[in-house]
Amino acid sequence: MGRAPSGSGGGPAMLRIQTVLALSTQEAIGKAQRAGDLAQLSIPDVVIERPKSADWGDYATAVCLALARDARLAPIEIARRVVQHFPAVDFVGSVSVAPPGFINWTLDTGWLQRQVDEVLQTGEHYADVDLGHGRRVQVEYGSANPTGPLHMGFGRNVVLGDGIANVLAAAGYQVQREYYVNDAGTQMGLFAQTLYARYAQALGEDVPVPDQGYMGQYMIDWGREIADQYGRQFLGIPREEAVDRLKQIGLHEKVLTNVRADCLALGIHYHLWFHETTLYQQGQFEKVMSILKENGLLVQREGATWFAASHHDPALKDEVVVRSNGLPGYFASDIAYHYNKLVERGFDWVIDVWGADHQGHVPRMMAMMRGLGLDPARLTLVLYQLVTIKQGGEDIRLSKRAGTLVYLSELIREVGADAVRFTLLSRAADSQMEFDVDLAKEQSDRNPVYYVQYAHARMASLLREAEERGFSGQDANVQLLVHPAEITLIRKMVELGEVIEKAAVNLAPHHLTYYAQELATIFTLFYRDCRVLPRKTGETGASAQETAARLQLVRAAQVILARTLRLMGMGTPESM
RNA sequence: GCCCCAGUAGCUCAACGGAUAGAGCAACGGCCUUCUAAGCCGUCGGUUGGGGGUUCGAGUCCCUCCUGGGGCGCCA
Repeated sequence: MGRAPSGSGGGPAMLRIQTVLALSTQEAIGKAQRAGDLAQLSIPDVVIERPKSADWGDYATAVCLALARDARLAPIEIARRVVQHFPAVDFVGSVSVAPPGFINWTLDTGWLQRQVDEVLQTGEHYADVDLGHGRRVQVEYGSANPTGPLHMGFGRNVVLGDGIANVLAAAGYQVQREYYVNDAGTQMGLFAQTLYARYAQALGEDVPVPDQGYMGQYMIDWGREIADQYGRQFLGIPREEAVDRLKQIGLHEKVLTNVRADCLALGIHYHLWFHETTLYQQGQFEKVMSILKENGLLVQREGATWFAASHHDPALKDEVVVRSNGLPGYFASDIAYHYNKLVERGFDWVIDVWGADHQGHVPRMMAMMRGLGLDPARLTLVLYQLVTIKQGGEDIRLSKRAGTLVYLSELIREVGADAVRFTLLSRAADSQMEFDVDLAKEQSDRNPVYYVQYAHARMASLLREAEERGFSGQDANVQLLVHPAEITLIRKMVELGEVIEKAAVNLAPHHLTYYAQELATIFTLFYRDCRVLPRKTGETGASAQETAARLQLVRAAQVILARTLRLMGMGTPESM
């Protein structure tokens, strides 16, 4: 699976902390060598990590452990010598060495305090990172066969895709969000045939549903609705024409209306709904066929036209592009569509979000890229493992054709949009997830999503009351923020940029959900330990200056938490 | 049979090849005359599916076996 092409990092104003630490460490190693403290040997990549325990510090590197063998020196001794040559860095409060040879850094308290003002001045873009340098990336997600309402499984698709898009946008990419409407082909035909049958049946006609048709109750409902709205008119015209009309009505008035509503409920907004049929109307299909033909990658066999994937890689199987019935298959559309994305529209990078049931397509998609003369690195296929559903203690197999579905809309209605987003986002794409619908409904109150939002509501409530009581926080001196709970909160706030970077580089927005919980927890501890507003009646509590400084801290924390919630596509409630 | 993904606490899941494997939920015991108790504190919980290997160091990489999910269509 692809990763974001890595940039040199660093926001417009400042280099990332980790970059500075890595460069400084290399510098220190070099100085140690020149001073004769360390043997001349090649310096490995300096990887800066966040230590597991906060006791170690804020950042660490294990590079001295890797140096030990060649340097023929105990790693801890190497670390001691390197640290002596470490240059002064404004955000570093202290450097220390720990067995077996780690170098640990702690952020400077004054620098941390200043970040409060920094956040308030910069606003929610404080945490932005610039990996993308404005490169144009298209993220295509959703894209379910438009033959029925979205089911729960596609919830994971849209939530993951939207999360990736959000995170890339925060990481300096110019992001286009797109939904591919698969409105050509066999499945769409079956859908139309089924809808025609249900429509006719609603009007008392005995028209059977086709063998491979869509058996869900929703088709019966839609047939009935169309019968109610349009009457018998489609029974009076040639059947082929009627099926075609119903296809359009079903697609636009039923399926897409439904899908749009679900996306709207989840707060997902696409830039473009791209229709497969336009690939055949606007020449992309013809174009890619001629390119592939020129490149000698099309072969005729058994009455069909095949893409010779085996030409570049003998391990691959050839793939039918145009079927023996003369109709292009889905792969033809995929080729034309990606030609449109990468060549005609010129996206630097294209990301498709697919369920694991499509994993077999990945090799041939990459073969297609080579076949079109495109760099395969410009296409990333993000696969997520399918969601399995448990309901009533039983595992349910989801199938649109069989009609055994838990609809996304139903889930949103019963569990709530924010809980759906958070839950579906909180697992790594590679992880199979079992969604217990009953449990999700029962436990909605205890879902961590509410904990996170509650922290935001609490901030808002606190700031409201501060305003009512006339505390502004103006002229605050952030240097008064010295309580461990305050400093810990700021530390966590500063981390958001790294979380965004990690999520963007790995196309793994699930990191946001964990960060959000940590931030909410740490804020709640601050709230417990640090009184912000003076008590109304009592004589104890915060001093006026403390109140001002803490109000600024709460404001800044709210900026960070709200940003995190928005990156996850969730609401930022002012009260709960 | 071949290919892809996974297997971590009772459950659902985290953990750039680094230090003592972490959360939430569940269970048990405490805490509201106070800026929101959708909260806080404490307890319980693990031979990271089994076995080999690579490495200074493995939940993470390699091999193998087991289990689960998904592929291997002129459907998408």
